[in-house]
Amino acid sequence: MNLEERKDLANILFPNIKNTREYYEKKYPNRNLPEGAMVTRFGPSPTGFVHMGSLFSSFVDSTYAKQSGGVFFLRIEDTDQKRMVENGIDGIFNDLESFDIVPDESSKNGGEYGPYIQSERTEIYQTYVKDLIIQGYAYPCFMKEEEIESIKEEQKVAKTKVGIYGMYAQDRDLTLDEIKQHLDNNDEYVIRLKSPGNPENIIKFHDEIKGDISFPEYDMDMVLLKKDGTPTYHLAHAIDDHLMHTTHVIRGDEWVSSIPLHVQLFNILGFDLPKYCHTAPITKKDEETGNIRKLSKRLDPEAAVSYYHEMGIPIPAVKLYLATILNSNFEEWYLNNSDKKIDDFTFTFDRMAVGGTAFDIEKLMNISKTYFSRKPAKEIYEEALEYTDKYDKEYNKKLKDNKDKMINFLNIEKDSDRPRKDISKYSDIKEEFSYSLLEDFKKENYSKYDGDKKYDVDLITDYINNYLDLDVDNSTWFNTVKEFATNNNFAASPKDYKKDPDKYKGHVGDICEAIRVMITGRLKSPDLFSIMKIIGKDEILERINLYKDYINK
RNA sequence: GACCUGUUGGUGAAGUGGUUUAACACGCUGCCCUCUCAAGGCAGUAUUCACGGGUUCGAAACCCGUACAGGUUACCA
Repeated sequence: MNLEERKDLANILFPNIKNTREYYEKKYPNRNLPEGAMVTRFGPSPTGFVHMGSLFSSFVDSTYAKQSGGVFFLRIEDTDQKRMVENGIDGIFNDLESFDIVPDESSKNGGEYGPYIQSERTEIYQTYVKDLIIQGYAYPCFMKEEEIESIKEEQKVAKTKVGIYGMYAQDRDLTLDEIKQHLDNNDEYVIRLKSPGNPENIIKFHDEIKGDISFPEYDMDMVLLKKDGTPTYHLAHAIDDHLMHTTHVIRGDEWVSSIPLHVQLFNILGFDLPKYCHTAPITKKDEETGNIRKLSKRLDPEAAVSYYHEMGIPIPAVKLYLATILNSNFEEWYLNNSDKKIDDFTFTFDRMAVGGTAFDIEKLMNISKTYFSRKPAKEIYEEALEYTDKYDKEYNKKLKDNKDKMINFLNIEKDSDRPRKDISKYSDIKEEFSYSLLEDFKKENYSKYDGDKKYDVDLITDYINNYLDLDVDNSTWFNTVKEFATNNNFAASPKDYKKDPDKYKGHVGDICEAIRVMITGRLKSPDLFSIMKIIGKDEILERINLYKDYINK
């Protein structure tokens, strides 16, 4: 076909496309951004809720954009109508927002480079394809699905590269008349790239994360427009990221094998290539097969963003974990700069993992514990209120009804140099402090006690009535316990007891143990005196009575 | 099958040819501190960097091969 014929063809195929690419180039001028500012984007398909991997990806996008003074935008990639899910778009925005990831530009936040939903950009894509047809870089292909399948079968048997290229691209050189004939017959068609590549040539490519990669030049006649006129990912990617002036395409590494195609597409379209950053997937060892696989929404509950909300894992802790897998040196930095924020750290591409990263929930829990330990009791209380309001109404009421008491419990040992680390999720509070409210304690009734000793109720009652003063400080209190121990033939310290066990009935620790079991129903608890102070003498005695009933049963 | 990319302890990783007898963190084990626990402190946890060759005075680091793993090979993204 000569130029005139191609122009004819373009008008026949796209009679309604009146704009030229110049129109769009003008409409979306360069962004006026300072040197080094990065423009990043997150391009989810609205197929449901956000996956941990996507969350990570958008976290990376927004982090890099923010720290460079650039722009992070969100583009809904909904070119496949089959995959659409109702409310999919809202779900994405909600999930991201719950992690404080808010795009600078999007279909919701506005922006000068929209529309930010691909299904609303069809005309733009077709404008460029029309131009490609005129230039001879694209053509309509009428091959039927069965034909393509049989070619692929053939290729598999022959052990050659599978796909539509070279001699297999049957409709590459159809004449204008042949095409018109097909069109008259109402034959369905797609628009394919007429790939100019030669696989003998090796192209070199630099990925910001993976480093240098070489490929054979691309020579497949990839589909550009599907039969319904919508673009494939590849075409949309090239046009959108060019028009929206993305500087860094950050995406999962399942895309690296498409690089030769994308390089060629940008070339043919006359676009500058953005920088590419292919991130390693978040993986997990499959318990059945023992193989490493991507974290899967179907198989792994922790893959869904909603999991963290339901479990009550604090979002800042999750973000801290994401930051530690984003850059390998973040963790150590944060260890030495625990007063600083994630934003204060400068992330770089060369500190990103090249291979897959196993998702380590234990490490997350550790981060979370530390997060809680540094948080004032009042804030923990308030956030626990928010959490239980959504996921545990019953406990929410108890928390509300016992505000001061609960804050006091959460505050135990908070002001020490080494605050306690016994909760890692908001949902832990109910269990961890189950003895704190008398009502719950009555219900629990020593079921948590896992020892076999019976403690002397009279002895402890004597102590409470005659020695316990709740208005002193901790060390004064402990001295009175020692005094009481000595007066009752117990050793004042475990060391004394060990020296000469026959001399004593036990030691001060045994007395504390008895009190602890009686008033908390457990062998282990946070600081005993703090607990006693919070519940007060009357309740202490009430609990001792409960214990009495319990052992006399 | 073809094409890409990886492979350092239970996990994440540092390491870019010579103070590496392989950092740091999580986990695990032990000890210490201590009224219990949590925390904290200390120590242990890879005689060795998938395997086999090679280059070099010297390799976890460079080269080749093999194995294994992951990705792609869609009118899905």
